[in-house]
Amino acid sequence: MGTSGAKPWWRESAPAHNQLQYLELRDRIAAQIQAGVLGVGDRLPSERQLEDGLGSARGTVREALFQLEAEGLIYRRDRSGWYVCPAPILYDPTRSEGFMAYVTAQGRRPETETLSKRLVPAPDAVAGIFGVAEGTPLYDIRRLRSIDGRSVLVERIHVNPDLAPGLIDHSLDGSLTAVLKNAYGVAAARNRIAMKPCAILGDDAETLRARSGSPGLSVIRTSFDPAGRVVEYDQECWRHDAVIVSVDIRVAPPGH
Amino acid sequence: MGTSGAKPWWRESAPAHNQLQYLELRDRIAAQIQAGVLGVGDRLPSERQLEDGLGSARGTVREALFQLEAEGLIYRRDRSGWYVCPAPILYDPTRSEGFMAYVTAQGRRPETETLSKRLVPAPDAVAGIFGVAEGTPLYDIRRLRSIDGRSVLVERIHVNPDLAPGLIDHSLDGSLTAVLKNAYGVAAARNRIAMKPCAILGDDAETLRARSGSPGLSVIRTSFDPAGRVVEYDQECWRHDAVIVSVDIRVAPPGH
DNA sequence: AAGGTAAACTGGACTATACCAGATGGAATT
DNA sequence: AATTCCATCTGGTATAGTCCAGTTTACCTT
Repeated sequence: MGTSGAKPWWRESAPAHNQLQYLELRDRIAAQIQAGVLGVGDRLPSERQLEDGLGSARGTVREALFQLEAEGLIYRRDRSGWYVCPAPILYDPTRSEGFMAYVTAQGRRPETETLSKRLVPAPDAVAGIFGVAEGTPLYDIRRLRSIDGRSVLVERIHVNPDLAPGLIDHSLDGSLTAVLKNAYGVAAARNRIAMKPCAILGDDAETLRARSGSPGLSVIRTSFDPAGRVVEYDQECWRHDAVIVSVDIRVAPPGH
Repeated sequence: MGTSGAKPWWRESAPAHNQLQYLELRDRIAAQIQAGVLGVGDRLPSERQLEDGLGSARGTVREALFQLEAEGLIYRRDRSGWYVCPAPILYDPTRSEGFMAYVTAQGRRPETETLSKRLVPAPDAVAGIFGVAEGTPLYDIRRLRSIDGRSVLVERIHVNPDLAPGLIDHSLDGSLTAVLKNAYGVAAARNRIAMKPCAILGDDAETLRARSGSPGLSVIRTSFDPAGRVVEYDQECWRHDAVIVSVDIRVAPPGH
């Protein structure tokens, strides 16, 4: 298997297993990733190289790439190229351990950037969650989180200032849950978590440097203190290929 | 506003708010859905109608439709048209309540079709989960589940026959968890749930009548009995627009 | 060695076709 | 009334371009 002089894999002809061209291309590229010919973080040949190497139109090549993107095998960097995805991070939203901790524990390099922290009048939808009147002041924190230099998550957190006055003056680049606990003695007794596949849109897409409409995962975490008050309302928007949400639950014995 | 004689909405001109045509179209269609002009289950004008109604090429119109599909606002029925999505179902995988029950409770009409139920030698990956040798016989059940006549979920369930001998002979069109409990006295004491956005591929795509590569949500539920043995290993593949996963968790008090 | 600049490269957006196969609906048939 | 059949409609796939705006790179200047 000489690498020098020989045709690169994407110029070799191969037997077809699919009747559809874009599925055929998809499987060929996937096979190269599986075989390790393309490693994590590697850039794929450009669309135009694949185009004439494989003899399909560019639109067809792109269709194949979109499939691989949907599968979470590759991602794009705008006007730079297509790259092989790193493995997803395991995330357990029920644990109080913060992003920095669990990403590090999985041998990856986490980063957090606080985009904004403000006191804002509660918008209608959020006011209902906290059980306060619309317009009541709430802390609004927006953070961008990255893994190994790749932006994977934007989140917007609302906190009731009554439970954590002056929260905004702390550094929020670490674990917010830790700040709430250590500086205010506030901790969650109950978490409600809602997850839904979503499209990354508008501002979120821009901050994640993703295309509008990219597939994402919305994770909304509402934590309650022992008295049932909402401590934290956290709306997370993840790149779809970056995360596996995993929770472990003891089942309540029947008929309590 | 009169419906007869007047131009339909998709032929009216409108001020542009986006520099990109497909985002503009997307927002215009989304607005019609939001406003109720297009109701749940309604079919959109065909791509070719939108094409010349809005003065864009078909490819651009399709790009807008893909965006709306990614957002979960519309879905396609192959070679039939684009339709407005119904609201997603709330699914709490930690509850033992079955699909039929929680779908009905939300005022929708559930259906289950058992596609196959067999005894198969455990494939490598699954054997590891059950802690048995590769090739050990396991029950393998495949089911298709629908809501209001739309296929939304395919699942593959593996069960250890030692814990539920003859399981295959029961009707499995209802709640499997209920059968395990009532006929065998087997119930979960612990659930582990992993979720990841995925692409719907191959067989799954065919049974869901979805295009290969459609966005989906993979939900894998492993339930353990009080002794820690694996009772049920359930791999679910949902249409991305059909479900919101919601779990509610009491946080363990610290330090014990 | 450092910085700046211009050319080359890359994906993003858009147009305009063509042909296909499954879905649909109405007409003709039984 | 039920069935069969066919024309039409619909989205799915594929081709072949164009132009654009960021990214990257290689070269030139300092």
